[in-house]
Amino acid sequence: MPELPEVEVVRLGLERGVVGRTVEQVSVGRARSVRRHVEGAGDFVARLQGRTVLSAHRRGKHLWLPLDSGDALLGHLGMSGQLLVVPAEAPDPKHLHVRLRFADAGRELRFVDQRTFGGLFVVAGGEPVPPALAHVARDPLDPAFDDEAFVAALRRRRTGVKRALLDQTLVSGIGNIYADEALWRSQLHGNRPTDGLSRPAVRRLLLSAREVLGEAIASGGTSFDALYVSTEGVSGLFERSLAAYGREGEACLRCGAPIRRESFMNRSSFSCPRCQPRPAGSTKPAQASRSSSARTAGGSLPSA
DNA sequence: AGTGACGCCTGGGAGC
DNA sequence: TGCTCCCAGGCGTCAC
Repeated sequence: MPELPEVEVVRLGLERGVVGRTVEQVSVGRARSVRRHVEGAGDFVARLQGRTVLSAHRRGKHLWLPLDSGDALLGHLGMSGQLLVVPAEAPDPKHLHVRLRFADAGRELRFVDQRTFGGLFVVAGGEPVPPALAHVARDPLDPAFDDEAFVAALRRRRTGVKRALLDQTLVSGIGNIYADEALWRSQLHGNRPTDGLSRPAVRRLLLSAREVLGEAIASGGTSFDALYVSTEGVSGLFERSLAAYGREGEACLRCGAPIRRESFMNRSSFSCPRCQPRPAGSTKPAQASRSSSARTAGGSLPSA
């Protein structure tokens, strides 16, 4: 699943692959992939054709490419979206939904998305941030991220710390995988109430999140299957560095206790029962309904 | 305003 | 073998 590190790897690929080039032809094979472009697919195409890509930006899990028209091509990969920069003669994959060809007749940009939770749309204004992304908080790797404001805002919340980490209006870029990894590193259970955390504890959590995100970017992101790849189609290697996510029953890398899996918001949470004790008063959540790996198809982690 | 539940999607594995 | 069910999960929307 693309979270901040995977999206950043894609952004770097777009910077290399499409910035400075002029769009010549756009085709939309599946209207759902541009559904957030409210004026429709025809307008989406019209606002891209003939435009030059100025730069490639990211906030959290959102990407945008400012254009010389003042608009920006905005994209979100959702759960399975891919932006590929490939030779035009490469065969079309099954879930190819949008194609951009450029005036230089070089590699084309393709939006491929199996589950179609992601999408592309054109919005007005790309600098410094499109208004359409105003609701998305800065991410922990943004130089302008305000640590103390985050610490205060998180402690004002009255919810569990994992929910808060996943709230893109509080801090962006963190999804289920990196939330579990950051919580493991800072030895916090995701059910810990945010208003009961000390300032130092929240600062440690933020530091852990920053560390794990940075390390994942350096590894090219986390790929469990073919659903996340770079613009060149390459898988990331961070999966082998995960300490909690997907490691149910395996030994905690810190204390050796078997990692547990719990059901959380209709998905899975992984944590160490010894290093990350459930908060007092927190009722034991229902166990995840299946004891097998939470991995989707094609998972390749050793199971023991 | 803050919080949480729900629906949208598809492919593949488990189980029958 | 073939069918059905379940599951992964980001985020927009809506209800409370």
